[in-house]
Amino acid sequence: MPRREVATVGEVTPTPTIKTVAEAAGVSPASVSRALNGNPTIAPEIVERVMRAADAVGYRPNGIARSLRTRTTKVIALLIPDIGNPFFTAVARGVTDAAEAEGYTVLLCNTDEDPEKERRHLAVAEQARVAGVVLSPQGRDTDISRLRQSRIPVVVIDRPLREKTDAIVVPSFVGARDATRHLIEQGWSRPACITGPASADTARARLRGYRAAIREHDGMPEIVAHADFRQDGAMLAARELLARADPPDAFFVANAPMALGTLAALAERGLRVGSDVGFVSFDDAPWAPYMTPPISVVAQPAHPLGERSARLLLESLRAPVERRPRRITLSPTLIVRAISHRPRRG
Amino acid sequence: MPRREVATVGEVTPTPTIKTVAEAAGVSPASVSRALNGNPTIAPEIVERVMRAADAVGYRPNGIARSLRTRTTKVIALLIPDIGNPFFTAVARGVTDAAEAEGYTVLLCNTDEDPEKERRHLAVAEQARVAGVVLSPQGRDTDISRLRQSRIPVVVIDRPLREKTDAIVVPSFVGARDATRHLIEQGWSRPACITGPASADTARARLRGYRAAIREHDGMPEIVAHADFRQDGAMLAARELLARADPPDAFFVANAPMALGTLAALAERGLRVGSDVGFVSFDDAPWAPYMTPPISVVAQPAHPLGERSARLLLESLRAPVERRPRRITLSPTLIVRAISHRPRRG
DNA sequence: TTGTACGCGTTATCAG
DNA sequence: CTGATAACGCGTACAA
Repeated sequence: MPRREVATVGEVTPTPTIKTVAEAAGVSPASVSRALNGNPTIAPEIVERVMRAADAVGYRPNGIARSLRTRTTKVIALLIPDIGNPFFTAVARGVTDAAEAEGYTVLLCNTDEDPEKERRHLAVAEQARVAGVVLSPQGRDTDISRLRQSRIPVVVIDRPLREKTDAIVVPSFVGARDATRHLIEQGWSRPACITGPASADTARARLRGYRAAIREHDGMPEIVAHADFRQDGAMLAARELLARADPPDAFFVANAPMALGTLAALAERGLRVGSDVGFVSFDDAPWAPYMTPPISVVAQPAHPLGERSARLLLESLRAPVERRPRRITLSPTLIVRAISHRPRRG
Repeated sequence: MPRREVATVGEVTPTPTIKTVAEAAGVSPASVSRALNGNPTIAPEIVERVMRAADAVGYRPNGIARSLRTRTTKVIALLIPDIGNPFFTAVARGVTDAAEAEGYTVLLCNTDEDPEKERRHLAVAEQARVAGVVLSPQGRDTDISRLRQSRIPVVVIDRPLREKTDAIVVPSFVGARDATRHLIEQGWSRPACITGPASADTARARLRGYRAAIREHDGMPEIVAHADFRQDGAMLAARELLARADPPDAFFVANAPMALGTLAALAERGLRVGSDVGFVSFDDAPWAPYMTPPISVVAQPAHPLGERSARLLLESLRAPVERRPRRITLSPTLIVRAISHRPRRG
């Protein structure tokens, strides 16, 4: 039985390649490649013919093959603890915006403050030969030597690495100290600090900032709880603090999800924020201004941070030689809203 | 001048390939490949030697080359309107969780309800030869025929497509109707609806649900505004509604960012939610329970939706033949919190 | 200006 | 069980 000449129903049509187009246009694959890539050394008439043919056969360039050949990728990896944290959501949005503006796409990886997950994601990024990595590292000693070896540029954000790298950071210490000072100025006498896991640099820095402010006042107690940077963990921590013999009368909370958890614990006890207790948190979540009363925060420029980190990364891609690491510092802003003011009482 | 035999400082070390490992281990590239991929038809002793050599030379498999050869990728694309919308943040988290559990990574794309951006992202996904796409389409007529041609499976979420595809949806109509009914039951007599752009299916469905509830009551006016599913747009819309001669006395808002915008507009006017006006919104944002008073919402199971969509996608990857499209429906839940209750007055 | 031929790093096939 | 060898689809020196 002779081979059928026509495609049978259900038979797979091979996806068109540059070769398919070449045949359809009656030119060589090389010319197709040139036409498609806007190579100047090619007759406009051929370009036209190739375009038409490509369209006709429904050709799509194979990015994989191109990447293999050119040894480049239009992908950058973004490693953050948790996309659910509004700070990192905004960062991610900034990164994708800047990346897309340059024709790159973003591989999203949640590390969950887990060194093992982080390691795995870094390995994946390396094997995928991503053009670069924007990394919010789990700790100061995250190992990025493999990336270096593979000459994949890295921009570290939010938390610095012990190693010297491109980095964009927001000084947490200052923000935390100012926030705590603000609480004290408002008349609260027992501010507590709910911070993140000690492994996280930002958690430690925010704690140090809190401590610095407390120590400016003789006899003022340090009331500290470490949670996991997440809502539920902070709720438990806040509960525990509130159950103590002499509970805090104000809270400085180290990020937005934990702020919600703390607010939940306060609500359980029937404590009204702003009148019964003072409150400031890190990160200006979208909802912060709309709480009643609006809550005061230390705002980080999250979206710009994401944008700039992506741009810095793409710059370093274009850099012909190894530059020395750039460290950029963006400032946090204390935004005072109604909540942290202590009402005068009789 | 003879070629230097040793590497000069600053000279680039070529990244080790399977061939490098082969030489170091004294075997053929084929054996290295077999050893690395756990191919059973290879002597354990060779495996050992290869592993050692790979480690010694610092070998990392080149995913690009592998993908070219195997014609597969461990990447899925996620196209959503906006990662900043907490609903999609949760979806994204669900998708990444499920994907990573199977060794896949996620390409994140924001479409911003923009058909052109969506088209571009779909093209990128196709060229990247992603294993599959999870898509929250901009409209009912988003063209995914190219994906089909390339045999890239698609799971549509949140909003159905006119075309028959795998889909996971949450019936917006029912949720919206129930929410509006609830407002009316609570005694509000002029509930307004602030919904999204008419291009979005969910926006229209939520509006229809609102209308259905309103029409159950003779003489009750339909008060409708279309915004852009974003905070600022909703604020403007709400302002406009409130400035009317006979303003609404309650709001059904079609998503979480717009809920914040609406709350802002209410705050401007000094209107207290829960006592002066009624309020229900779509999507149970993390902050919803912690507003004072806590606001009622129509909750969508966002994280599970993301998880299941990714799993459905990966299943269809494994399916040997074309299955007929599966349509999964997850139910929304009206969560009644303090805010929507109308206080009795004198 | 165009075409031919090679190689990017893998894996799969096919002999041995 | 192992090793040559041929693709995968593309870009680009090199030759014509």
